[in-house]
Amino acid sequence: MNIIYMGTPDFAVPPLNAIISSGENVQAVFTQPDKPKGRGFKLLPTPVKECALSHNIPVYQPLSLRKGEEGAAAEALIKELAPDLIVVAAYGQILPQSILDIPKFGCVNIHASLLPKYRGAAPIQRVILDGETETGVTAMRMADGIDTGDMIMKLSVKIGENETASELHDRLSELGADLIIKTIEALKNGTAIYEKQDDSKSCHAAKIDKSMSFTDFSLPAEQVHNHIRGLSASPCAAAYLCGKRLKIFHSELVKGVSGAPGEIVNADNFTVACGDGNGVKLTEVQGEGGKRLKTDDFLRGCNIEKGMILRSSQNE
RNA sequence: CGCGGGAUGGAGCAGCUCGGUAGCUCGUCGGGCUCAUAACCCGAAGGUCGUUGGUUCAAAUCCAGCUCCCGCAA
Repeated sequence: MNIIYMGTPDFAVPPLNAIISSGENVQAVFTQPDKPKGRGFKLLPTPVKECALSHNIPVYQPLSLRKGEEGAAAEALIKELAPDLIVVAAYGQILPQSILDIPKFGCVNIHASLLPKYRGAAPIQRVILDGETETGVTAMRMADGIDTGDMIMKLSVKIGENETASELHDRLSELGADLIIKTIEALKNGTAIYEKQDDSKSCHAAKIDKSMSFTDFSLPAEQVHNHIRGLSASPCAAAYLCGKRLKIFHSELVKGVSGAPGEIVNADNFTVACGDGNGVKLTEVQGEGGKRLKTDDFLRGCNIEKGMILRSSQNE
């Protein structure tokens, strides 16, 4: 089958690899343009671009598929390639109807949630922030609207109690690879069944904003825990300790803790009190200028005492 | 040239302001205590102080270049 693949971040790499090694013909890869990123504004290729180049697959990086010369050129190119299928995974651009109509099998999107729940930009983080216990990946035939197309196949997974968004991200990304291979099989065999989404059960997974990153320890411990897990490893939960910024990557719930919200009640294992009489044990953190460390290592070099308070603003 | 922090035995840090003996909390190894232990006691090994050059009688420490890591901002 002739396939064009569109994707940008790490999430989209395993599915691309899977398609390549399944023997399908990936004609071209579309990904977002390189942007100045990181320290010193270095121009970095997207993960998908790196993957495609290492397999000698042509890469295209139009600014837009829907507007201007680049959009028109992209559309013309896709028409010329005449793919049987376009696979889209976290591409970061909206495809116009004129492109959706080109491939015989349409455009299939890999979405990291069990649709119709968690449509939108940040399904993986939102699922954890909401304390869900199950999620998955869905393959759907793209249509007008955000993640509203007819569903072809789903795979689900349980979410671990202490699992972070980045851990879940990696698992779902592998699952997405599985899913797209099975979906392509079904399309080829003509056994694919298209199921409409029940819009009444849908919800939207809004983008994660960096301003959310400071943890409010006056909330119940479970919410604090979900906040830490859901934002890890980026943008990552944070708090101020002694005026310095501390990033929090990993935590565990601790029942029955007494102390003011944000107070360190156990300086040996970094347990912090929350608003509902329970607490969280911080198990992986990163101080200013430091590396990401297991709490044991972090505490060795850092003088932390019982009674110190983790704050959500720099004041005091 | 976007702003800033950092590199010191295996891990995490202190020491640098004010140059002069390599320090802390752990880990490792050996021994002891104990019914026993991740507990306690005694002892040991292990460091070109990121790299190159400069200043100096003397540099982890002061100066300059380079490499790598990290945070912010994008």
